[in-house]
Amino acid sequence: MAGDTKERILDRSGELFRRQGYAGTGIKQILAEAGAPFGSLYHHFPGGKTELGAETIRRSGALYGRLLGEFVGPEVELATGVRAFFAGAAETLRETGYADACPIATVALEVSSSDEELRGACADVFEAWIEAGVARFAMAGIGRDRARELVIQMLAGLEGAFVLSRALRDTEPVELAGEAAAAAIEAALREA
Amino acid sequence: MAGDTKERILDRSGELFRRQGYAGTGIKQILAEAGAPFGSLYHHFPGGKTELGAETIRRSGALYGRLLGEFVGPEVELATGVRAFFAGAAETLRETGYADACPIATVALEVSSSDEELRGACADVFEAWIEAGVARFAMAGIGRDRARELVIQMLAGLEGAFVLSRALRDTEPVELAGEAAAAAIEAALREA
DNA sequence: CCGTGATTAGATAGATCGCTCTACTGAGCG
DNA sequence: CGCTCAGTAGAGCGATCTATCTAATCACGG
Repeated sequence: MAGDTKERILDRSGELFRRQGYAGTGIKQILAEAGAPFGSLYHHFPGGKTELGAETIRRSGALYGRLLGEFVGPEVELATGVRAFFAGAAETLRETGYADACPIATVALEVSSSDEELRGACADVFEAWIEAGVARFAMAGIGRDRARELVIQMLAGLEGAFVLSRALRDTEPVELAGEAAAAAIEAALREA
Repeated sequence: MAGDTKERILDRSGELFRRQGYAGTGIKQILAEAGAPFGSLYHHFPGGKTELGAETIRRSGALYGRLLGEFVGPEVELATGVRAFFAGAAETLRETGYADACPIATVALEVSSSDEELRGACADVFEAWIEAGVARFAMAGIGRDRARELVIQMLAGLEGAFVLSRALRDTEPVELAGEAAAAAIEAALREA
């Protein structure tokens, strides 16, 4: 029962930020949905909304990175895992009415030119994803330099496909981006 | 001197929305930067902020589509034009302190789950870009079905690379996404 | 010169924003 | 029991938000 309130607040802020963005989500809305009083927020996050935002970004980012890692684990063939991950992302989009895509992209675009602390948090998350991806790709036999290129291209394809799919209400972009990423991986493996 | 104020408002809202997002940009800030009084906005946009947002999206989207068209005109070899466009996007990012990327992506992510009218405006813009791209790719000799896949993959790569590049303060993602798009086009042309 | 509609100008309303403040509750411990 | 303090609870502050309102100003035809 101790850290329960903080957890609930972070759960709600994570979902609301990814759907409506940072500026578009009010503290009161987060607290109302979390069933938490106003005072609790400033007890757990003395830094206010910015601190809540930064912690939400890091937490959601780590969670999503772990999800990606489960799909693309060492026991799965790399391109197969990537295809499965993109297919799963497309399914999640459909199931949630095109609401749940990348947990930090919306905030990342919003704050990249206006809040240096939050931008840094997003950058840390992206760098962690890239680093984990490079390690996995290298394990499959791709040289680290080429692996880094492929991972960044894959993540860019994923993030951009989310933008298109959410706006167009169509999973086609996510599916096509997944196919492009998987095909590029297979080509790199053939060369290696 | 007639439509001057309206133009100035749209110019400022276009720049501010792309940098800070829709919810993160106040009407007062737009008007202050445009040097326009409060009343003028509701004269030119009776629908208020939503109408301004929708018109800004369509206008900025059309403008950016035209820019893309200039780089990838019929007189330029397709993959070369695509490479030039991505290189130009990377240069713009650097010059503007990683502020000016896609004019509508930030808003698109923000409103896709909260404002149906603005989401529709974003969808219209993306569809127009795709349609124009398909026409150009088909002209280069790529079948329409394959062309559509390639265009969506290219746009997804562009949009996602903007997310990464802005957060990471590094143009590498944009450059890599451009190379991936150009390489895919060259491969498709070899097969055609 | 006046009259008219378009546009500019800005005060102000009403709601909501992030945040601070004080008061209360309850678990752990001597 | 009584003390302590982390955490809960919410009233309320000043600022800011979008939007409405009336008045001033402009160009221009008669």
